[in-house]
Amino acid sequence: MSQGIACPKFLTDRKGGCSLLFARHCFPWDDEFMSKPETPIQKKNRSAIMNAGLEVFSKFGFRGSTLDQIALESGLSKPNILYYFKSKEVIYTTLLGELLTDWLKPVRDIDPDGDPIAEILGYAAHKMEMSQNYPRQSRLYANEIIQGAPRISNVLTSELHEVVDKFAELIKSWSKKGLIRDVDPHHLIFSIWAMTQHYADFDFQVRAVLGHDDPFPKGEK
Amino acid sequence: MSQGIACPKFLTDRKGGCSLLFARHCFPWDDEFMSKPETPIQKKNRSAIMNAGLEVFSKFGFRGSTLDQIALESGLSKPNILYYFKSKEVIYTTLLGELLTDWLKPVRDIDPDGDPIAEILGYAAHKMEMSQNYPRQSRLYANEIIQGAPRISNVLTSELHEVVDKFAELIKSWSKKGLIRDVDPHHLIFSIWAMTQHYADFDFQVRAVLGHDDPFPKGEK
DNA sequence: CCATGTTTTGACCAACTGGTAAAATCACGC
DNA sequence: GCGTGATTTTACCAGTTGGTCAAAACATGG
Repeated sequence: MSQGIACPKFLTDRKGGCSLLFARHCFPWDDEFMSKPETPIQKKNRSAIMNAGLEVFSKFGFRGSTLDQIALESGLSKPNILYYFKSKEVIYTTLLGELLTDWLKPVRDIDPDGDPIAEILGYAAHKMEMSQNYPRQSRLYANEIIQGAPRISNVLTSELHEVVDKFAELIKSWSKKGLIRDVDPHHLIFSIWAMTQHYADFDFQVRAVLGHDDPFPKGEK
Repeated sequence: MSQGIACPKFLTDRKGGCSLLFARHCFPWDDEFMSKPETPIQKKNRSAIMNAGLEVFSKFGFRGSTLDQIALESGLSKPNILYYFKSKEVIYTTLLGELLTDWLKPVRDIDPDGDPIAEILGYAAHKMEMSQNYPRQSRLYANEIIQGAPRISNVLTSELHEVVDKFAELIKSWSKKGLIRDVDPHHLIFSIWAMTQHYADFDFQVRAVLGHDDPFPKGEK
């Protein structure tokens, strides 16, 4: 974020983010290391591309999306887009990388010494808020998983697995202490994910069935 | 199913199925009405195409899938596929049509005079079974909804809406009679959908996180 | 207002896309 | 084993796709 464009946070910030090594911004002059600070124009166009890419990829997935759609959506020409990101793939994986960072953080942030109910509900509420405010990210993620997570399976089996296992252990210890009801921790987590994802991914169906807007309910347990 | 290939069940069987008027099988000689019975070869190839189409579309969505992929998967040549279905679109909408029929049936089958808990749990269990046994259908559906349900929005806002409303009314009447706890019926339904979809659509993530197979839990409430 | 580096464009390409037409092959009742 | 209709293949097409390249346009500090 502050050390030049060639190395976005999730690449360098191994501890707090996630290691999607193949996902990186790139510039013609990106020769491995040295890099100049981002100009206002770069900042503007990059973020326009990211936004357009999110819009398109979240709907049609990687294969179903085209650079032309992204170009149209972002208001830039196709070659111009490829000036900022060296390929369609890089746009996609960059988006996925940022997403995973945001995805993992709230799980990591759970306080083992906090009040169990508050922590779990807090996490659920946070997740629900995210899918409410950033439904496109949620759909992008859903698309990637549905097709077998070809680009992030390593992250799922390593970092996500690890982080979830830690959370699950914590839940187990809480219920062993009698602080919460005895449930399968993994399936509790899945049910939180399922609900939050549902209202974002199936937004269209939810609205169609309800017949009116603002479908988001309150979080409960 | 028995009255010739030009009119699959969900087209003629308006009451039990769903009216996806644009989704129909087609043959070169399909002139509106008269049609010959299906030969064994037709049956075999059609179902091979349906199966391959499901495999491919459920992963990549409509836009992201190609006839070549379906050809490869089905073991037929591309022109041969187009001999049985007149376009990529028809393959897709035929799949969606069959899907919706199966989707709506169990909701319609709920017995207003049955035991509330048994009916609701039965429905949930049935849905869970379906997504366990036919995860690809579930993913196909998810893909369609995620991109805004362009081909089935009419079904969602008419038949699905209607059928769900009826179910919701029923739940409300049950809880008014004190037979079940008082909950928002729509969100109860959504939570059933969310859970069942999740284990099918996010199968890959579930397995990655659990690190072993058979992720399906028992249904509860 | 000029020089240098940055940004944008237009022309282009090879591979892939959905789809067609006609010829070739096949299956099967007679 | 032959003829007819069913099935499959071969060759092809026009439009789209991700991506390249060099030239043009722009910005901006001196």
